[in-house]
Amino acid sequence: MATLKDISRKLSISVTTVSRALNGYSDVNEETRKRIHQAAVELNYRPNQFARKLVTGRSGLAAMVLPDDFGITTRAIWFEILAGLSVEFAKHDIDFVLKVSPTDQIVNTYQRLIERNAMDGFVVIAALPKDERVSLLARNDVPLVLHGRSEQVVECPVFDINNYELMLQSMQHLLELGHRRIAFIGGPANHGFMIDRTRAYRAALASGGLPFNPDYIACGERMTEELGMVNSIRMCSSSGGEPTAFVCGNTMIAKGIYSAMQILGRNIPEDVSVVAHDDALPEYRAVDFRPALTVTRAPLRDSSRPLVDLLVRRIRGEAVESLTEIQEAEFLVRASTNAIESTA
Amino acid sequence: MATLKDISRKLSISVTTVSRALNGYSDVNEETRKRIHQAAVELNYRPNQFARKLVTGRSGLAAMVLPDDFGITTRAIWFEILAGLSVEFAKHDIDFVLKVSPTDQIVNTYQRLIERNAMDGFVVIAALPKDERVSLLARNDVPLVLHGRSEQVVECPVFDINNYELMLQSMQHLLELGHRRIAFIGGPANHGFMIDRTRAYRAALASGGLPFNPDYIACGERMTEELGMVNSIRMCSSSGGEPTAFVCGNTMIAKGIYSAMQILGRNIPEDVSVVAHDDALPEYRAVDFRPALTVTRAPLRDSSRPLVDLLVRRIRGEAVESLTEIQEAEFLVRASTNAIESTA
DNA sequence: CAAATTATTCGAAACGTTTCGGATGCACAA
DNA sequence: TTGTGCATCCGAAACGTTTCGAATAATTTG
Repeated sequence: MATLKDISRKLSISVTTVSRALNGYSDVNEETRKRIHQAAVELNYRPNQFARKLVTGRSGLAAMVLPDDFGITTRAIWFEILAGLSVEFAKHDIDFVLKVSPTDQIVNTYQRLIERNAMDGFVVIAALPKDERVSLLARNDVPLVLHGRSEQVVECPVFDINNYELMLQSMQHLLELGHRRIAFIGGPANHGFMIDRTRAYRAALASGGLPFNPDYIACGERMTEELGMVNSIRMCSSSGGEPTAFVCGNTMIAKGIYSAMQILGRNIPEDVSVVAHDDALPEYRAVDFRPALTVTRAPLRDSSRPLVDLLVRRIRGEAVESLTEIQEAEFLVRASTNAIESTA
Repeated sequence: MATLKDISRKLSISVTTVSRALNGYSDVNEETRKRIHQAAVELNYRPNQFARKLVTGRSGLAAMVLPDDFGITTRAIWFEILAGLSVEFAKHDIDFVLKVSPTDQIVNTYQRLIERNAMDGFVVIAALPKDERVSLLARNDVPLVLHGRSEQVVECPVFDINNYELMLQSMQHLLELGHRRIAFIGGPANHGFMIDRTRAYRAALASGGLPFNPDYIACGERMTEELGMVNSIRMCSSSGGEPTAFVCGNTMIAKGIYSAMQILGRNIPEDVSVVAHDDALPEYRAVDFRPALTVTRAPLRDSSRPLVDLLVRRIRGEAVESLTEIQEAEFLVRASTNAIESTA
């Protein structure tokens, strides 16, 4: 609870100089700076961030707003992200505040937060192509960082993985193994990452000279085991023939497909190959699948640091053009993919 | 961004009066109060919480500190709690900040937070009997609310479920069904709730005239399926004979026991009865067990409200003696418990 | 009618910072 | 001697609240 004034008094030095010394300005004598620093530790001085906010406008607070209807199986994912953000923000002396809001109130919640003007910035996850949250924040000139690319031309830092490329890799792998009926079970159709992956899926089919069969593609709000199970079973009765390979939006979906194939009496990888994108959730480790799962891998928890870094730089006033980061996924071939048997 | 001064200027009324009108003091004329309120909405006035903190000492911030090594299966639980706290705090115009810290740094993290003096209060979960976090906060006179009873005599509000009683209920139920070899697979031995339950377990045995067999009790840091599986299998080879009933610390453990019994070829409830405590996690719904699980039930998400209420009242300066809340669990008999077969 | 009370309003200080615009002293050059 | 430049320091204002103490006007009381 010591203040600048306390140090000032103790050393008979003006508050101004104490402040400037502690903030590393050059116009204070090396000798006095030393004394001031020493007094600061002796008095256990901690700057009052609220007083500071009053004059600098920066509060040392950043927030994330989440809807309260997150799907059952995605809770753990959110927590993974939250924990990562919290520790990364802490490195920059920023407190991370978590706001949970009814889904239909999300925009209102942002509106109120903006009006209160208490947050230095926001991290926005799972961008939609036209994202109201993003445009609202941008319009009010409050810093944000976006996870997932938004189509709207907006001045904000973006972090994303290369969804187009990773889908291309999976598809190419399967095509090289001779697969010709390849299904894709993904996520919410309107989300940026899903759009990118779908585009890549179709591009890969085209490049392999294969037709696009709408039976072989499935979307769903919740990327769960159930989604994988239900849709893979459905696809196996397609009039175009059973798929010989599945590409999955994540490892949970893959898990569902594994169960489905077991039920249907199909073997992986002899009858059916499976590839998934792997966010590296500890609950669904691709290496622990039997057979071990071939994946494109981009750990979700690795996204916290770039997100926070980008936001902090934006808050500090860096030019936005330089603030885009696209991460490539690893491609890991394991036991769930195989060259197609020539029996069919 | 309108300030008190803006309203003051617009209405030619002093800043003092504007402030007092908006804060509901009685010494301002009803007429002027109306005009001030109206001007406030016209100008879209929002009080600056940082300026306010400077003079009142209250920031509108509350925090929770979590270790970063939460077990795999408990992620979803934490998120459940976090989300609940966030929305409850919001009702009191308090922002909820989440701090994740390396486990061995927890106390340091608290120390730094206390020194910064930015948080109005803390919520502390999973109390240990002698909890360093609690004593640190209490010693520095910063408000906290405790989930789980701490043994230390400390002046802080507490919320807990009646762990002793709920264990007694489960045991009594099993005893009435004729069980005489009853095992207990619980959680971390040093935590308050576990201590209470263990005490009740032994008390119930005693009251039924049964001996305490150390083979029949198991603790574990992580209350996971694995814990249930491994320990129930181990117990079935106890020299004292197989247990005929299991009491589980939560539904995940029960799930593990279900798997174990299937492996061992035992039937629930014919051969073995199972009771669990149910935190009402959406991932492990007791009604969805086959057979449906008999439980003592106390939804974790119901704890957010009392926790926040207690903390807010403590922050407002209410006497601590009145701030203790103990919730009783429901007891729900379903299909996993049965009278013991007289064959054995 | 004076005095006391009440209702209503306000000025100024305080909270703990940052920062603008000097001020002071000194060395050096002209 | 005067002027210039540099290194170092400082006073005061500002950020947006709350609150203490007092002032003023209106009302009641004796």
